[in-house]
Amino acid sequence: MNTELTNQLTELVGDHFSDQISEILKKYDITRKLLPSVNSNSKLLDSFLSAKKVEGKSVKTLKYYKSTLSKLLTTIKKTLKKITTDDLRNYLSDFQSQKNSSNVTIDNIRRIFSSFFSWLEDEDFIVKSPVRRIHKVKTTKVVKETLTDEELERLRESALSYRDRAIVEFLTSTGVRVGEIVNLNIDDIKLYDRSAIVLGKGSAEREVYFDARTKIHLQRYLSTRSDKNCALFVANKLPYNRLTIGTIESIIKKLGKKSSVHHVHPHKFRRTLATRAIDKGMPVEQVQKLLGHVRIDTTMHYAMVNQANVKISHRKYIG
DNA sequence: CGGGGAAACAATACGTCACA
DNA sequence: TGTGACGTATTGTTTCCCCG
Repeated sequence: MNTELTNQLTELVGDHFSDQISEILKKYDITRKLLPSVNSNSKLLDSFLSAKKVEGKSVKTLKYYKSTLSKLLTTIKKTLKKITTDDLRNYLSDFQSQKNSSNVTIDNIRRIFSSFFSWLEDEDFIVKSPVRRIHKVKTTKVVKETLTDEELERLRESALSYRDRAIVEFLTSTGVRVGEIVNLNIDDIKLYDRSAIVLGKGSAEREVYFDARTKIHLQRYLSTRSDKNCALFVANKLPYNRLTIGTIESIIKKLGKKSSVHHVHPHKFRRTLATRAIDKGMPVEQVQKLLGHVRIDTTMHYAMVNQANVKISHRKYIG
């Protein structure tokens, strides 16, 4: 501690005073850590983060902000006041080319910068936010893949245990999110009318439906259960805990590997269900209800996947 | 609409523990 | 002592939602 201080002071006044400096310092009991100077970058970052914390942002968001902004500040070795629009532009483009990031990622970072610098501006630490002139990064819409009939069948067959098979069937016919499937309890399933109540995002409940095949596999799985856990899907080892998102993901991934279906993940079942429903002519409003989307245009993304049904509709209604 | 926030999803790595 | 099956942690990416 003392030596670091000595070094810094020596650097300031020149070598020949170093002995004197350390002599003086020895007379004091310096135990405190180095304090950040007022208005230093890290201090401003900290007060930004605590301001956001007071506003009630989630810890995850704050963590994301912190890591993103710290990375910026360590890369651009400048005082915040001196950071220009060009600095940020270069940073973003370097970031993208180095990490081969998508435009969505880059825009996320830009938004975090924007939030930070606007706050600095509002608090009068800087005159004008340099992010103001950087506009939203255009993001290209990529067509998402869905599972084909053959792939689904292969996945089904590769699920050897009753549990895994039931999971595959349930995902296929309900299209629920992973986060929803892990929260399901046995009580939420109504086998007699093949429906289930799931708790979606924003703690909104909705009803989903499954086919007869799924019902049979669920029954088969449940009949083999010997534990008292109320969760629908549990680990098949003691102490039979409720499965987590990560576990379901790895189960699906493993099945995909076994049946050589590439890039399978739980969400893909959801997309597949939605795309098919729309392809088969199910009204988008109903698909929206089924998936639990609040806004219809979220559902519409799926409708765009298959150009073929645009053609069919055209023939049907116009041609 | 677009901006901003939250949360889900993905990738990866690592830890634990039973069991052969 | 290696291995399979879960669990957990972390970081990065993508999706979803709300609101003005």
